[in-house]
Amino acid sequence: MRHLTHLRYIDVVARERSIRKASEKLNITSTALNRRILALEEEVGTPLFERLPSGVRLNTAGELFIQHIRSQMTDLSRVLSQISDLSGVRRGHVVISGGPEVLASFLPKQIAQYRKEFDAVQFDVLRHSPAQSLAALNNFETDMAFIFDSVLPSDVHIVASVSQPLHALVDDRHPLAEKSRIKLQDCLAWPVIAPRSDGGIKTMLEVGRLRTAADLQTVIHSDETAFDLEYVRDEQAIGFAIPLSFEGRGTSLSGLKTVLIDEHDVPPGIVHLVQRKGRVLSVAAAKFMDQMVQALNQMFPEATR
Amino acid sequence: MRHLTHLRYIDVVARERSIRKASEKLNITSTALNRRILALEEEVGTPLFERLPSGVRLNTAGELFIQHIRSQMTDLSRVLSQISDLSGVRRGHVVISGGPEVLASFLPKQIAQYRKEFDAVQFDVLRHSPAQSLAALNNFETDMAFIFDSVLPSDVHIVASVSQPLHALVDDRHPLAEKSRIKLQDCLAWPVIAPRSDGGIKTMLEVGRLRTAADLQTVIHSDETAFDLEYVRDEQAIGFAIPLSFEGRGTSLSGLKTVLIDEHDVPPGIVHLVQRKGRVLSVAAAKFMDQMVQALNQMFPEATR
DNA sequence: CAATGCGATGCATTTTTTGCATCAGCTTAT
DNA sequence: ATAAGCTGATGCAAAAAATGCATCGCATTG
Repeated sequence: MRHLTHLRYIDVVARERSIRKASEKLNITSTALNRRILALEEEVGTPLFERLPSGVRLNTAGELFIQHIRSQMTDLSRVLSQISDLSGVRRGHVVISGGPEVLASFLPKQIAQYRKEFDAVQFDVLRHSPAQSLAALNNFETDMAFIFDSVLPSDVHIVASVSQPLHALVDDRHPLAEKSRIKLQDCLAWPVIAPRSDGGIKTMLEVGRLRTAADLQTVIHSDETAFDLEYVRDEQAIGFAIPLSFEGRGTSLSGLKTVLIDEHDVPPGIVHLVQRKGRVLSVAAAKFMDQMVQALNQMFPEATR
Repeated sequence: MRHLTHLRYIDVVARERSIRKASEKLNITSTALNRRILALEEEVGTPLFERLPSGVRLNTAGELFIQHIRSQMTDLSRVLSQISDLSGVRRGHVVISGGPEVLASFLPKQIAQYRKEFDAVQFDVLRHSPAQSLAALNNFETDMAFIFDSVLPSDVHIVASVSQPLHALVDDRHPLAEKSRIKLQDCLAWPVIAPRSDGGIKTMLEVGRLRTAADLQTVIHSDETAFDLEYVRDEQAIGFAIPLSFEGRGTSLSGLKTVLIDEHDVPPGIVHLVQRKGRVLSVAAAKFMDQMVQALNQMFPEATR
């Protein structure tokens, strides 16, 4: 789409904060790109970028304008997706961002299921912190995001929320594996693997520590779910997970067991599925969201909303 | 705005339903315009127009696309208006549509008042029937509309509503001029001027006729407020009006008088000020709307909402 | 059956965009 | 202090794209 290309130029310049860098990314010369920008500023009647010795930066007018550009671009792709949909095949591109909690199990399963029916739809999966996810929503970089235990600004729309009690993840032969519910203190005797980045499960553990004065022996900080899964088998360590990360997994969890941790020790976290308020999603994205909401309701009927 | 121009081309073709007609309007050859459209369809990947022997017509994909185009165009002008606003001067373009009822008195007064403060803002005033106004809102041809006594579809947002009791408009020396409230039957003895087009006051009179069996002697059908004002002076005829059309008028009404018609005979009509649902107005339009809503509340404190 | 009006297309011309080389300004490392 | 390295801006020639003219094919209309 030629028309889209022009808009993209500006967008990339804004993101790269440099005309030359952007021009490389776009495979054109900086001259051409520079003049595009000068011409655009001419048309708008006011500069959109501040010129710094190290590059360019959006000024206030530019911020307003870029917001419009981005909204236009995603809007256009939505319309194109609707048009493709007229001919029967569901095409489109869906971008989802979320933390490791949803990326390990829930999302791949959901996407696979969706693509069984509509294989012309492409997916982009981004691993983001809650703050990154919110920024991506605002920049139109993502269609929807999973956000774990975070205060949400008013410009996002919560599509679904599920309550997620903390579970310990242990080897089958681990002493704790036989119980159906344990206290956080029960974990003190073994080494634990805790998340490295803030938020989500790490925050939950923090709350638990404050409540129960249980100082866990954290021997490993890791955000890699795959690593955690292996490690709890090797050493008799304890990992932590929420239902979204393990519910519905088959063989990839064989030899492991999840044990509910008393909710008085660690209150359940809440995972929100959100989109940008006021934004109309493409047909593909909207349908996929529907599917996920339905799946969430089915998996966690007791969950909030 | 160059970029806007390209979009406008498609828009005009869609409106004119003919490439050649559109090309005249745009001062380019039909060749150029035709190829623009072919190129666009190429990019989108599907035809947007049906080719008929008499011209072109949007197909379903085209309808979707044109909706996007129009929304983009108005959105862009809103952003540009916001950007102008950054530098202090309020620029912009406000488009309002409404029936004769609001065009005679209320709107000119309001616009004049607004422009006293912001003289860089331009106004377009369209005289439209309710149906036309709704279509114009949907096509992004107008920012806001006054709609008199009409069932409103769900895709418009009602910003304000005022209740408008019917009044008779008579010469000072007319026998009815002394009363402060009359029955509809009191009008039977004189010739009346009724609106020509459906809706609004005409509907109110129709309701009155059904309620009271008062068959008015309609000698003139006219939609021209200026004409009505003159005519009731010349012959001792009765015209009809609602407060929005005469409230606040000074000398232009001298020699005339308005007399309330019993609300049991003719229930008051309702005038809505509406905009397209979900649309963000330009700074200028939004501020002007604010001013009007305030004025309406002040003029008709008892009015609905 | 001719006349009219429509959109599509080949070709020459004009206009716009692009790339190269280079400049001026600022920061950073030597 | 000075040179090197980065930034965006600009004059000029080449490449690319858009435009206008003449014309075609097709369908409707009188």
